[in-house]
Amino acid sequence: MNDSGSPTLEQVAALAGVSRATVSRVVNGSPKVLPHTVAAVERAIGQLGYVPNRAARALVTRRTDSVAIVVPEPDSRVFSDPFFAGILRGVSHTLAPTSSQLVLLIEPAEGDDQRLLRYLRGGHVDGAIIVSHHGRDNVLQELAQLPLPIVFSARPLGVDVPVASVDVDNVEGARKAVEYLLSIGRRRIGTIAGPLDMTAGLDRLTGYQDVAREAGMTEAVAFGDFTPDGGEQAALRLFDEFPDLDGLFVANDLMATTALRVLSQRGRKVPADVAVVGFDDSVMATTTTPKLTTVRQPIEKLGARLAEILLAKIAGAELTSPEVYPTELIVRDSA
Amino acid sequence: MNDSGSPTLEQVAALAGVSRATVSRVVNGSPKVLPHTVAAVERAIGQLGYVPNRAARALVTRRTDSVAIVVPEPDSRVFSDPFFAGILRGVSHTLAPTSSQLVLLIEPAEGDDQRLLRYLRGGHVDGAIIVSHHGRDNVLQELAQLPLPIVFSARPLGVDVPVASVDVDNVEGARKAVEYLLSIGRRRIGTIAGPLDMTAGLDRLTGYQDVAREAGMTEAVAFGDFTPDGGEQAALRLFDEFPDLDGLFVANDLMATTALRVLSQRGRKVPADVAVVGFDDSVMATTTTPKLTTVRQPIEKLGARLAEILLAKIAGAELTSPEVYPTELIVRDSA
DNA sequence: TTGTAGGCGTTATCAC
DNA sequence: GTGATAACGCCTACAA
Repeated sequence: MNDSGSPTLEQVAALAGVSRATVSRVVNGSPKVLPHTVAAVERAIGQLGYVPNRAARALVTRRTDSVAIVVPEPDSRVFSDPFFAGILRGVSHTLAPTSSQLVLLIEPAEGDDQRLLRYLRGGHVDGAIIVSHHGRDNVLQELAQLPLPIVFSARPLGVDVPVASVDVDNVEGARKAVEYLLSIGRRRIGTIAGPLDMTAGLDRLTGYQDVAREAGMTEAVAFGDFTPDGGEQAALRLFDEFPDLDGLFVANDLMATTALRVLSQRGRKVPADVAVVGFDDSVMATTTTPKLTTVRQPIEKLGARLAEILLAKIAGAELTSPEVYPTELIVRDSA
Repeated sequence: MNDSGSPTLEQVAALAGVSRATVSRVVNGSPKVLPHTVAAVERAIGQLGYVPNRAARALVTRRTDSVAIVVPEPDSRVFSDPFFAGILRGVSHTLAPTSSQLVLLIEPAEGDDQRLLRYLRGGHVDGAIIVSHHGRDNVLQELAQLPLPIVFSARPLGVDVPVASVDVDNVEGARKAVEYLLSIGRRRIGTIAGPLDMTAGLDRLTGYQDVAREAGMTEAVAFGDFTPDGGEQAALRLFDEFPDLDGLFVANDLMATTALRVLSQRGRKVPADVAVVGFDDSVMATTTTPKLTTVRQPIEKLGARLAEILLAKIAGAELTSPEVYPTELIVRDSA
């Protein structure tokens, strides 16, 4: 034991009667060590409760064995978002069998970008996963150009260099929702869209518009901000302007819940008068009355892929293209 | 520049025309350096874009400047829980101005406790915040006894050594809810409780029972698992057994949402026939119809305190007692 | 197959 | 106030 408590390679070596180098080889699984020696060393390691000192190792290998998951926006909503939770789960699950640790990096306050960038540039992590919702031009662009393996969750808006990213096909998901509404006989379908500075907002609106155009349907759009309140306001405006809608596609479940309430307050039955489809398949989808028909994304899988891609890039792979996964329509009672 | 890109102390020293030691002093804000020297060094640092190498520093200081937030259960629900998100937010906000980084540690699979313990024992972090929901006897106890500054979010069940913890007063919160129901004239009040291996479940039930006893009211309890489905089942059972309840306290909002639906299906008006109070004040509380009256906890503040206490312990403070914060009743439409 | 020795970038303890 | 210099614990040629 040294002063601070943890045994060192040196002590293991002494106990096992070999050199530091040999212990190091055993620890790192080098194939060219005699079984007999390995056993002796492992016994010593067990006896001493030896754990390699990460700092010392990082100093010489220049690998930190840790990756960052970066949330480059102070917006506290990101956190409460079940999407973020799912990504985290997928990422951490994939990283678990690895020796890599997950470091959480959050922009503490608006405009404190430099802190993040400095950290990432400082060689404190081997790579980073960026989970950003808004198209924050500068930061995202700078992140994308960092001399560090990087992968984005969701194609970053306003970044003009090729980057690795994994995302769900939001356009296709929205299409599915609207086409389903069409298939059950709805003809005047409106949408509550999300902010256009978020890929989710932008792409889901695009999907709606594509189908509307193909079906020769007039567009009926109101914008919300993905929050319940925003959804309520948007629903109010939408139905004021287009009172005769018989179908509604809402860009996320959170807004859909309050849209449902607006409808019920106006005496319009769901799904009889207006069929409603949400997006996300969050917990809330099953707590509303009626239960929400919605578009599900394979969130955890996205998280897993994010981690896999990052690991591959760290290992030297050249990956700089988007990867897109399909969604699935979950039919419940609202449509 | 060395091979790997980052400039070192040595290079800064050379450029500034001073010794490594002096640069180190400047970097660490030592007071005894001439202003003139400081300026020269800082200029050099700026020019080179020098960033201290964390590994090298950690190796000699034996401080890692990072703290872990550990979730010692594979249960994926922990993550989706808005409570966890809030804690994370509070912690990271408090840590931001510090040089400390946040490392996320999750038990990847049931029974893989040793991995966590080994990591924490390995001196990879300066301290740890434990966010555990279930009373997982062994692990929690072992965590509590680690030779490392530790603080628990929520008093850990089944740990028999004194530990630092911060929590909300769940008993008092439940009392407030039930007393409020009493105050608006309800006399037959039931509760949907959470699992008893979670402090939140246990304490909230205790609060209900205390008030029931004091008011001479018969207890009417059904147990759920804090999920929407569990809440639905519990509500079904509860109202089958006690059809005449006129008040209901549900141990969390998630279960309250489905309880609301059960009530509506049975034709019982809320709040006219049955007044309902939830717990958490989650997003869902405002998306239900009617909006949920609920008990709010200062989650973000809890997270902040968690970080503050940990930082203090790392700095040497001896803190091994629980800290408890009050809740607030948010009256909306359901009661 | 195993040991020797040098160095990774910092901080800390001395002198000066 | 500043500069040598010795650790810190580990990996990795290179030599044996």
